[in-house]
Amino acid sequence: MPLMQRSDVPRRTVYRFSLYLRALQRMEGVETVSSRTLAQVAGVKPPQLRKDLAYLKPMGCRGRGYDVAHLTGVLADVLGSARPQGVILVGVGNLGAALVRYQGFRKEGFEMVAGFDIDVKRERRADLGLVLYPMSELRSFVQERGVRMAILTVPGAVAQAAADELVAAGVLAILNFAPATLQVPPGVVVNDVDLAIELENLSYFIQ
Amino acid sequence: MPLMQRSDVPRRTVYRFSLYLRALQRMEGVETVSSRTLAQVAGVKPPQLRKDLAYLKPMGCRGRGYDVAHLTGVLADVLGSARPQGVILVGVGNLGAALVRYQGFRKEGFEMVAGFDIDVKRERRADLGLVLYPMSELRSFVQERGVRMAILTVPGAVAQAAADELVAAGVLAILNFAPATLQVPPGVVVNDVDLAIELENLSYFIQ
DNA sequence: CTGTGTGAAGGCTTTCACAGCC
DNA sequence: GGCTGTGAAAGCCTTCACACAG
Repeated sequence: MPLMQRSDVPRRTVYRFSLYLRALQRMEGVETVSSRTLAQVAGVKPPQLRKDLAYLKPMGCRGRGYDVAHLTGVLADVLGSARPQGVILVGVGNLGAALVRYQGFRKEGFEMVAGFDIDVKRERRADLGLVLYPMSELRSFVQERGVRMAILTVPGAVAQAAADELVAAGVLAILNFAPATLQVPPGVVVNDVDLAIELENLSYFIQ
Repeated sequence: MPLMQRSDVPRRTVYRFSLYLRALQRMEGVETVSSRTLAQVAGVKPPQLRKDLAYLKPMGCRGRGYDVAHLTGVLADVLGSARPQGVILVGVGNLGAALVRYQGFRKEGFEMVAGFDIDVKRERRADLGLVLYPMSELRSFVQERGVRMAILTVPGAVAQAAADELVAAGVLAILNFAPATLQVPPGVVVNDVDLAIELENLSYFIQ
């Protein structure tokens, strides 16, 4: 099979690539892994995993399985998390500050490089260990540092305006925590995260 | 993986029910809304919305649209967020504490009623405004208070053990932030949230 | 014999067009 | 005229069985 174009990989498969990468990272000291084992660790079925990995190129060794180190490298490369990537935070309120303190994605190659807010002088944000700037400096910062990803944690009412500024500055990807449906031009990607929806979804299934 | 379906409503449709509910809540002072308008606010296409809402019962008025107040009530009722629901937090580390401070789902009907951790005496957690208990008291608390939902924010290495305790105590739904694939018996639902995966997913699409 | 790669089948969602009601 | 409800079609994704390589 010839090298597949980026858009030919199904959306759900791309999502599972991350699951596989996490599963591989949990395997210390293993050189080779079978589709059965890796699928179980990742929480999918073996045929699904084989079909997913087949999108990359012939990756496995029939009769033996997949080379852990090699597969880890290929997945990180495809996903774009092979090299560290800078992310900015827009909206340093409750949730934003919480995410800064959390920093749970640093080990996956993403680092918060700056925070932006209308009100930079909130005293209680002084201990965050993150440089804060006013929104007016967003554009120059993004352009000088080549930032391509942003986490949006502003109130819903100003989310679209903030997104517009991000897009104008050149940001290509937005992880949106605001309760709003963002309109962005083609070429810009938005992922929505809403913890209330996740809880609500759970509550439906336990009634 | 345990398949858990409460009715014949498609899984993705249930998820979008929450989107519609949020969209409706953003509409103040409107009595009636058309599928076109509501779909745009929610970020879906009109036929999709109509098909989704048709699962509930004949809800709309042909020629006029949907009654906002009525639809809001029906959706909240179906989703199980009509009445407040208590949620416990297991693992009061960095991310757990961040979620407590955030409390962004309180207005959606979910309230954190207690936190559990191996190490209850972390001094820096004193200002959380949430009662903390040791894990040993989890079972009795859950049973006495009739808690049915939990947010799991423990290290990946102990996530399965914590999930087992939750299941044994009678918890039916787990919002899992731990980097682990949880095994739970049928009748228990798990939703996984991984911010690193969301970022990684974005980074794929902007390469 | 072990275990991957893959076409084909099946299931689930989305989209569309239009009938039917206000 | 406006707008919902819905079967039929299309698209997408998952599952399976088996060919084939080591």
